[in-house]
Amino acid sequence: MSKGEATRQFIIEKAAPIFNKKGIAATAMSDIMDATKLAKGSLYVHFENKDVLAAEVVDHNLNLGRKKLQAALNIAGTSKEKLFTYIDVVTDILNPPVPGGCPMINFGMEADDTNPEIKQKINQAIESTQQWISDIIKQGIKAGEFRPDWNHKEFATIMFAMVEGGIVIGRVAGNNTKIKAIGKALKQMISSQQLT
Amino acid sequence: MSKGEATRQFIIEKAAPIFNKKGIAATAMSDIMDATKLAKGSLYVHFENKDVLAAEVVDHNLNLGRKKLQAALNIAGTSKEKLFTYIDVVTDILNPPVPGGCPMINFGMEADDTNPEIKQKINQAIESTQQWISDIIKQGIKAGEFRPDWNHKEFATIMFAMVEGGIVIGRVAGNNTKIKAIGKALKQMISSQQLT
DNA sequence: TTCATAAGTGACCGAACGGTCATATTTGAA
DNA sequence: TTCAAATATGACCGTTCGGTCACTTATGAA
Repeated sequence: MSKGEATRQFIIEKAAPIFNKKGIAATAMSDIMDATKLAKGSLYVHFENKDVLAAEVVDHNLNLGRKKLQAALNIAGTSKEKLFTYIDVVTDILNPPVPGGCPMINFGMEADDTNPEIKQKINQAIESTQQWISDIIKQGIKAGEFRPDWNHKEFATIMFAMVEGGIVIGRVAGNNTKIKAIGKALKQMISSQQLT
Repeated sequence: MSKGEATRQFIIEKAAPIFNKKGIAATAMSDIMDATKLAKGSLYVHFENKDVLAAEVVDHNLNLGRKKLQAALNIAGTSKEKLFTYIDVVTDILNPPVPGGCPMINFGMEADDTNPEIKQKINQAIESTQQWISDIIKQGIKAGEFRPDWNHKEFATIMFAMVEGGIVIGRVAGNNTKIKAIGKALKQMISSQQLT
């Protein structure tokens, strides 16, 4: 990795929690200057403008979420264990993948009326997450782990909505009480689809 | 209502969809000037600064949501009908109470890391909504409409999380496909708690 | 009708915004 | 070691930001 590539990556990493917490519009390039200790001109050597940096940060934050999940999934064996791991990881809002919490909600809610490019990025992430859940269940059904008549596509949507809604509740409340209850309920729903 | 009070209310109403769509930080007083056709000085006659206006707008938008629900609830009789009405109203994301969608998610996700006053306002709205759902179910249990052992507090949290999570999905996708499925699933969960 | 008060105006303020560029420094292939 | 290209700097630019204020106009109680 060249010096330039390293600096570029360094800027993204330092900018990531700032954009995630303050939002894109409310984050100033001066915030990134402070965080990186770089001069303004240097930032513009690596990013042609703020929107390009923001887009890269969104991708980076989404990747941090994916990586955190992937790391936890290494231990999981069965489909049930994978789903439980997903629940444990995403409901652990006191240890988010990026400071500021789930980037899908943060950037999605900022972008839905103001930023079509970011909105589309987040939409893809949301859809692929649901697809991933659905696929895990499908594998579990094929493996004889779950009831074959389980509507896995619908449940994937419900599960995703429940945890994301729970994140909203938890972040605004400043605690994880409610989302832990949501996680527990979700696990019961999953267990009820288990074959003996 | 004096002229001043009328103007103050007028400003809040014109500002409401702007703050809801763009967010507080990204909304400029010049946006409000454009929307109201008032001079800047006039805005500051009625609001000492932008934060005061924003706080009033948040209250106003939360009230619009409550009013929309209340209006729809007039037809509802049983507890089940009330819950179904709630579901129909909040999942109708193509006709939100304020342009920009649910103010609880919009302002909640902006404020959680940046604006403690707004965060607290939203937290109260979220908690009272869950309390309202819980109370409706409790009434239904007392009336012999629902199973007495239904965990109504837990279900209120789950129901709220599901619809809010569904709103995130729907707004970012730009359609109501998924949230309609969520509403349908919620209605089935409710119906399954009905006594014959 | 009077007139003190309330409401509305828009030029103006300093600060912060995103972005540029001439210049200086560093890098690493040849 | 050389030196062109890559990287870093910070003063500077025009614009927009939230907010102020001297002033004009409108209101409505007496």
